[in-house]
Amino acid sequence: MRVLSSKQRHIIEFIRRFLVDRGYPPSIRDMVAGCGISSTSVVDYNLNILEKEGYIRRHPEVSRGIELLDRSVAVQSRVQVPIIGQIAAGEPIPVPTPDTWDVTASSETLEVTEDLTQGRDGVYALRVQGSSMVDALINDGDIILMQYVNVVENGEMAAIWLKAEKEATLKKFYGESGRVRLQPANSQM
Amino acid sequence: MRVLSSKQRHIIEFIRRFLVDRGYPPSIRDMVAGCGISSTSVVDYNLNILEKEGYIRRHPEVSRGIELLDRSVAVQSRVQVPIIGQIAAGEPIPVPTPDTWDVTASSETLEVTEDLTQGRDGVYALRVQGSSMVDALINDGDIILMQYVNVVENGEMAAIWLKAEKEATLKKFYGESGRVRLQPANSQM
DNA sequence: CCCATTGTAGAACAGATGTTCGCCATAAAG
DNA sequence: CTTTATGGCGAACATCTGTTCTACAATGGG
Repeated sequence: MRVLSSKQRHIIEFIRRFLVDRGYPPSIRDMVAGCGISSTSVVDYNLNILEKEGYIRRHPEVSRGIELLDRSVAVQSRVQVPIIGQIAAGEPIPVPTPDTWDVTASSETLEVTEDLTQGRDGVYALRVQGSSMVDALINDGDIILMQYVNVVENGEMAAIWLKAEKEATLKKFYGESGRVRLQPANSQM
Repeated sequence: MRVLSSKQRHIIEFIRRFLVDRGYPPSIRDMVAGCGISSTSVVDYNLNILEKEGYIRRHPEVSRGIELLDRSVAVQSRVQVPIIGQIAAGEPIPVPTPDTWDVTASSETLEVTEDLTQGRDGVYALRVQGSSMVDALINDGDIILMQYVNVVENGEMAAIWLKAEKEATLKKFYGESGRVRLQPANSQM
């Protein structure tokens, strides 16, 4: 990684300032004007270098398609978790499918920092309705994060649908010789 | 200020999400595609309303010249929570003081989105050591968020130092006529 | 001296994008 | 029933804007 030329630093600074005070990125011609450069191709040239060096990300053929990768701050990125429905006593839990799991398609999302999901796939959120969930842990209106899995390992926490009680609760799951033991326990988070 | 139509809320939401994950605002045609609207003029129409209502600012004749004003969706900001120590069976919990609570001074911080702390002061974090905490709820290595308060209200969850057992656990706190009842319960979060 | 490299200029091109305008549908008001 | 307000549609248009191409200059090898 090379040292940036003063022109390149100037451009980065300009983009940052522009972004902060107008809310959208500058066009190449904005940079020409703002940095006292005399040709769009020069800006383009330097932008390519800045991208290669990891300072920005360019989106080709998109007007103002410049993303500032603030490398010092971007360590912790945020993740959008879709809130795909409610979980309530007496009602089936909406089953997450690849469709409803699409972040862009879902109407509501919860934004969390990445260390909560730790890069896992299939993470979604449900809003809790009623206070019939585990003990005092989960209250009405709380939002729980869930991860969709096919197989529940022994000892793992899972949302279980109890046919008899017609309730969904969170329990620890133990498969034991022919039957299943559900030990009351708690949230994944 | 009128109530926004679902279409308008959808647009605002879309802009916010787009902004967060691409770093620049969507074009009108992006919104057409992203919100399932079938004409650019419809988006333009609703954008004008949103601007009049103070949710966004538009910059005429500028590609993607849309600014999201705070009012619309308090852009989820992130908060640094200091991790001031460990909580373990048999050891005293470090008491948070205004000093250790200083974010900049503490060596480690946990970064969370603001909706978790909800603007509260005195929020700090502890790393759990050992698995002697409440039930299966909290495991070794987990990090718990705590809030420093002077008085524990009845029914509130609190970290309690039990002299006899020489352990700290999380319990519900009930002060009853001369004595104290601690009901096993759970996390603040 | 010749050539590759790096940087800069300016202009032309094509595609991206905001704007506008005529037309239609629905519902409430007159 | 007609009028008006609101909301939607689709297409045409004019800019905005990224991309590309040619040309030029300075520099430092080989």
